[in-house]
Amino acid sequence: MYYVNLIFCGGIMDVRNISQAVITRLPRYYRFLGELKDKGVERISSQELADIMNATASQIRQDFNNFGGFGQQGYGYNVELLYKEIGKILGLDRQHHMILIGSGNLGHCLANYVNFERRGFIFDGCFDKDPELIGKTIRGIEIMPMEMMEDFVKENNIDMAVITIPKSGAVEVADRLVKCGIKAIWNFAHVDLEVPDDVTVESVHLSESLMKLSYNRTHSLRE
Amino acid sequence: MYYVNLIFCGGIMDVRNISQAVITRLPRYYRFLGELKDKGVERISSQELADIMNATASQIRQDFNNFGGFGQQGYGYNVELLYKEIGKILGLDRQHHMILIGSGNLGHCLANYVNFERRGFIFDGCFDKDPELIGKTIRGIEIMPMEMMEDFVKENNIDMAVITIPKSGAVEVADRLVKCGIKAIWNFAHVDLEVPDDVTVESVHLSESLMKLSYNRTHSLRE
DNA sequence: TAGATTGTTAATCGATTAACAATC
DNA sequence: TAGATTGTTAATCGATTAACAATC
Repeated sequence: MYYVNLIFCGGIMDVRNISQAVITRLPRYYRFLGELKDKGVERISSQELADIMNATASQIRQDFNNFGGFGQQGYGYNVELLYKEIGKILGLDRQHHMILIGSGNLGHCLANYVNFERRGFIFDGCFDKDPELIGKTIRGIEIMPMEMMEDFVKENNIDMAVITIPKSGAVEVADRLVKCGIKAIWNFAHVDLEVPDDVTVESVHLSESLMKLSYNRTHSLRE
Repeated sequence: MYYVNLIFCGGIMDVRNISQAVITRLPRYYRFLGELKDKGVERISSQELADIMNATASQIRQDFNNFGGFGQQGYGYNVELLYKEIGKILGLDRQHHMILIGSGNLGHCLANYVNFERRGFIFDGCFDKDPELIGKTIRGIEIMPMEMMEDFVKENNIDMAVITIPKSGAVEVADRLVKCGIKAIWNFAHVDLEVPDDVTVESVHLSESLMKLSYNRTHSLRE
């Protein structure tokens, strides 16, 4: 059928009302389809994909149909086409310009993920408040002092920021980022950031993930 | 009332049938209660906590009552007691002995989180297949070759492992870890690990998190 | 005691699964 | 055409919210 965004908006934007449960599954579909594509698989049915991914065929068809009819009755889905379409839906067909706030261990390791760059996420600058770090480089990019953040964001059309500083400074930095026009924040600080409606935050709370593991380990079936 | 584990098991184990949705929220409760405790707040009602956490009072009471009645009618919840109880539920009242598989950037940065140690997660050893890294140290612990993994796990009563190697090697390593008795795996490789029932896996798929951010940023309300 | 707030049951909402007509 | 498999509607399941009696 048609994309929801065409029906609702006429413009190029806004697939509304998709639940976060569905959105969370999209990158996983993308991963499995990419692997199938690399293996040379041309087509796949929802049932076959369900078997591979440990899901139900029903859920897979429902999920895909949120964004349009990518399949063909009696045939299934074309792997390459579906892979590309989900990539587009995820916004991987465009470039995202990012800065890194906090150039410590974690920031360093994120900036070095070559794969991110390959998917259109480009590190343009990194910042730190530690004078010791200023002038050193990450992936060839000089670490700048925090005071330069606002100007750099505006001059370089940055739209995403990665926060890897401790929670104590994160709220203030997020406010500053929002004020200078950042639209997406990947937050690794252990705090919930509050931002306006048009700004997106995705938080990775590592310690909460570890505690969840601890819970499940502690209450596992056998000992 | 009573703990579910007492009702069902008689033993010290196994609060069964708690949904992962609830478990995912527990560390967040733990965080907010810890902050309240540090501020010297003694008691709090479900409604007050809901306001702070952006949740509903109903959900909070339902969640807590999965594990027993920690509150008191007309009074609310004692912050310190609740904090401690949730810590226990999460398994933070005991020590977990961990090893790190993959001593690169990410492994390095995880091992350096002092906070984990404070919560009972103890790094006992780290491993890498890169001969260049063997003998170097992380937090004073010597990096060992992969071949020593099994013996080390058995000799040191290790029950958790953190996998920070690329996906290509992760499946094989996970199998080896399961075979030598590891019961919990914190997985940062971009692959779904399959393990027996009595082993828990918690995966952190950073690239999927970034794609989710990308989706929400791409389809945000305004431009 | 009266007021406050829990613990818990009932109602609602949303997400997942099942079923099947449409159609390639 | 017959068989396969989608797109989509209907049924089920589970999680969240509302309501209220119990009780501190």
